[in-house]
Amino acid sequence: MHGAIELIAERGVRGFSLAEVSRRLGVTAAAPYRHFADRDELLAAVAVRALHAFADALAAEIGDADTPEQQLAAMASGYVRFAAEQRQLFDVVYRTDLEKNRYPELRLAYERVEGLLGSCVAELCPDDPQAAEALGDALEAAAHGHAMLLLDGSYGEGPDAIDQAAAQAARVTLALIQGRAALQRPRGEQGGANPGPVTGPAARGASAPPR
Amino acid sequence: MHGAIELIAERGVRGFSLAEVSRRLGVTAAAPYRHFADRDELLAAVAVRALHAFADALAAEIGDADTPEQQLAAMASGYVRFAAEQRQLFDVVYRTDLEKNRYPELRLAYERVEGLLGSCVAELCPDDPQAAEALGDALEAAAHGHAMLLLDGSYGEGPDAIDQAAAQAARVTLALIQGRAALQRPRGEQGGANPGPVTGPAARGASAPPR
DNA sequence: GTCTATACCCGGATAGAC
DNA sequence: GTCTATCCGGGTATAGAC
Repeated sequence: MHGAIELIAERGVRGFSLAEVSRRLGVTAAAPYRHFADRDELLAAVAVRALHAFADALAAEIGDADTPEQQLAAMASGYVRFAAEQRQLFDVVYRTDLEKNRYPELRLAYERVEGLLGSCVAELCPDDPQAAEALGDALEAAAHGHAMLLLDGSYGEGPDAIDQAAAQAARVTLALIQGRAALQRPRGEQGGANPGPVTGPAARGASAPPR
Repeated sequence: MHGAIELIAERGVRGFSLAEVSRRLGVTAAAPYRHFADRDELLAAVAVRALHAFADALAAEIGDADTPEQQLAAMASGYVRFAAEQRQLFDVVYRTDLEKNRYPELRLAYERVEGLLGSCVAELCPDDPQAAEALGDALEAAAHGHAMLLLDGSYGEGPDAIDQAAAQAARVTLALIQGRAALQRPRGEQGGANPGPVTGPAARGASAPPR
C-alpha cells in the first residue's frame, strides 16, 4: 500500500531502502514488489506526493498576500521553510538522482510547482513572456539556493536559521523583482563561454520597464 | 595514497565506495585503511581538494574583469560552470551529507570559497559590513541555486544548458548588486514566520545607497 | 497481498602475515 | 604498504506456496 509512502516521508530518504521500509511496516522485503516494480518506482511515487505537498504549501502562501510582489516574496519564504520543515519530503525530490523525465507523473507534479511561480510572475510581466520566464527562473533559483544552503548548514542549525534564510530569500525575491530589467536575455545571443551581459546593454538601469 | 582522490574525482561520488576505489586502483579493499581511518575521512579529503579546485576556478574568474560588479558576475558564471563541468568534484562537496564542521580542513576550504565572494562584495560596500554580508549571502545562494537546478536537469542537458544557466546567474548577480538596497535586514527584527520585509521599509527604491 | 526461502551481490572493517 | 582471509552487515530481486 501507499502506507509505505507515509513512512518514507516520516523517516527520510537517508539510507532509504525497500528492506527498511518493509521492516518498518512489519512486512517482509518481498511485499513491496506487489505494488511497485522496483525501488525507483516507489521512490518516484513518494516524490510525486512530496511535490504535491510542496505545491500545496506554496499555494497557501499566495493567499496570504495580495500583490504579486508580496505573493512571490511569501512563496520564496515558504519555499525555504518547506525545505527545512519538511526536509524529508524535500530531500526525496531534490536530493536524489531520480530523473524527473523518466516518470511522467513526477514531471507533472514538478511543473505544478513551477506553474505557481509562473502565474504570479505573469501578473508582473503581462506583456512580455520572455521577461516573465527570465524572472521566474531567477526567483526559482534564488529560493532553491537559499533552501539548499540552509539544508547544508550554511545558515547554522535550528529554527533561527530557518527564519533567517526564509526572510532573506523573500528579500532577494523583492530585489530581483525590482531589478528585473537586468535579467533580460540579450536578443540573439548564442551563449559564449563568458557571460555576455556583464558588459551588455541591460546591465544598467534598474527602474526601466521590462520591455 | 592520494591517488585514490584522483580516481574519485574522475569517476564521481555516485555509488562511491572504498571497495570500488580500491578495485580501480588495483589494490585490495584493506589498503585504504592504511591512509584513512574510514570512508568518511577519505571522502572529506576529496572534498577538500574539490573545494580548492573550485576556489581556484572562481579566483581565475576574478582576473578576467576589473570592476567588482563584473568580477562578481563572472564568479557567478564560473560557479555554475564549475558545477557542471567539474560535476564530480562539485558533487563531493555539495551533494553528500558530509558535515563540514566535523573536518576542520573542509571548513577552511569552504571558507576560502566564501572569502572570494566576500572580498569582491566588500569592495562594493566598504562602509557597511552588514550590507556586504547580506549581499554576499544573496549572491552565493543565487549562484548555488542556478548550479543545483542545472545539475537537476531543469535547464536541460548539454553545453547549451550550462551556458544558459551560467549567463543567467551572471545577470541575476548584476540585478542583485543593483537592487542590494532591498536586501538589508531590517534592524531589530526577530524573524517571524512570515517575511517581515514584504511590507518593510527597504522594499522600495532600487537606486538608494545601501546605507 | 503477504509469507518463506533463497540466490546474489555489494559495502565496511579488522586481524595477522609478508 | 599491501596482501589474504574473514566476519559482519546490508540491500535487490525472484520463485512459489498460502
